[in-house]
Amino acid sequence: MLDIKFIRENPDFVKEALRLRNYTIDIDLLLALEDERKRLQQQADELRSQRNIISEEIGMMRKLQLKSDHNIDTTKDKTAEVKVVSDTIKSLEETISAAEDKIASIAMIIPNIPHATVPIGKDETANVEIRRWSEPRQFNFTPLNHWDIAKTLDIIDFDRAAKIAGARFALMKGHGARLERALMNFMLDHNGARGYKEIFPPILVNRQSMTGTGQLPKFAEELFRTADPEFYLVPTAEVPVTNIHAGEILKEEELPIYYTAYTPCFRREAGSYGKDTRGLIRQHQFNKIELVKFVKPEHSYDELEGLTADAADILEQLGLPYRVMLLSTGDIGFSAAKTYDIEVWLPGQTRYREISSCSNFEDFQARRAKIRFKRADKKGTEFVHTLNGSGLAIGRTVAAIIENYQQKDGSVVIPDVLRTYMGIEVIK
RNA sequence: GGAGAGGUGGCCGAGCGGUCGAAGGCAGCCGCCUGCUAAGCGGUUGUGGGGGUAAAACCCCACCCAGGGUUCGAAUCCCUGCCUCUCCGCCA
Repeated sequence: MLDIKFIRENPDFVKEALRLRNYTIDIDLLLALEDERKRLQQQADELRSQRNIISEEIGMMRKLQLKSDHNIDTTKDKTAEVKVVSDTIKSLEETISAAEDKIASIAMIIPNIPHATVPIGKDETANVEIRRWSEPRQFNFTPLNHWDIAKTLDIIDFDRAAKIAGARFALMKGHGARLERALMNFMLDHNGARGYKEIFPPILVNRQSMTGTGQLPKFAEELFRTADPEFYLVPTAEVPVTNIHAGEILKEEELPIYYTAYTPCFRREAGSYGKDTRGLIRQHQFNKIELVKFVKPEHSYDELEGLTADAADILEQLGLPYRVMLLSTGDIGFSAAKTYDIEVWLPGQTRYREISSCSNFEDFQARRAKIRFKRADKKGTEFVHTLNGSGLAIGRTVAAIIENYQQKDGSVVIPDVLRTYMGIEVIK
């Protein structure tokens, strides 16, 4: 959520930012509603002040009456007078509440404002490549897709997964299951060594948490939800982990806070019919290790570089070629101010595919989730800046390892750093 | 699932429906005092919104889990929800 004061003071700037992000939202309407709300609020406050004064008087009069012997009620006039005031307040409150709902319904679907360094463009074609690491391997045979290799090795069974659950699910078997688990442990250990505290959060969360990080109300169609009682299945650990500090006022010296968490992630993938229908790339359920940071505003962009480097280092440890893309205004996520995607090379598709997305949300999520901190030498509170990134998506990493480490005989060599976790050197 | 108890400020803990934003204690901060000791004395310490100011001071409103209700007036009464605790049952 944006600061309504900021919108009021910089309406043209906000409108331009929305245009660059391909959003059409009536900012003038929002501001008009907000002005109206404020005006009504002032009226209500004034009336409440009156009511408080008169009610106090009534209290005093009652007290005096009790002390004297008269049992004539002298408060009748006052009571009648304040009753009118009270009724007016009540009807004003209803109007205000309606206005607030209307304002929230607009404010909650306004995306974050892109950082000045974000390239301008209408979609992903405007993304900018920042750097590459390593060269794609040269094969002396035609590299296969991971699903074909995995089928032959009998380590992933998509057919039976479809029987059990449906399309976009995977059944990992034997060394496949083992590889999945090895990667989870390797990544958590890696992140832990870099100062991220390990978290294992709830995977079903409430509506408030989903709203705090920005999935709701705008992206409900992407989420799985339970009926009774109502819970949402997390689409990323970002949701429960960022909400760890929702509603809190942190001490300055507690910052920065780094967390890493493994969770399964659940996504409807509505609207992506026909896209990545085969293989591990796009699943309704997948495992992911997430990195989350809570930092002071003045450090958040340095922290974004560090976060991205931490995620990228995992790929370097695994020996997987990647490139870092800076997302353009047209491609950046709803809550993010700046995002780097890390894309891993997939020989089976002869292209780079997103394996991590690292974002600085500035105070956008913090304002929604009310995550604040207090500086030791200053009055009042400020919103923290939140960041997160995948470190990494496990399923896509499995796909990348299978495709990059495939041998002519159909076997898959295990990267060095995973061998102690796997207990073997080759899947064959 | 059944039966109870409870949710108050950084923490502990009071609070007959009427100066209660909330006693008291602890912790913290600022002074003072004291030649010693985690001693004593005084003051001070929440969040949000609005007004005000050069900035303060200051003023108003709201907040005692959340949302409704009763009332001239609610931390205090009623309802609903959420959460915590105890006992019984069930259970990975």
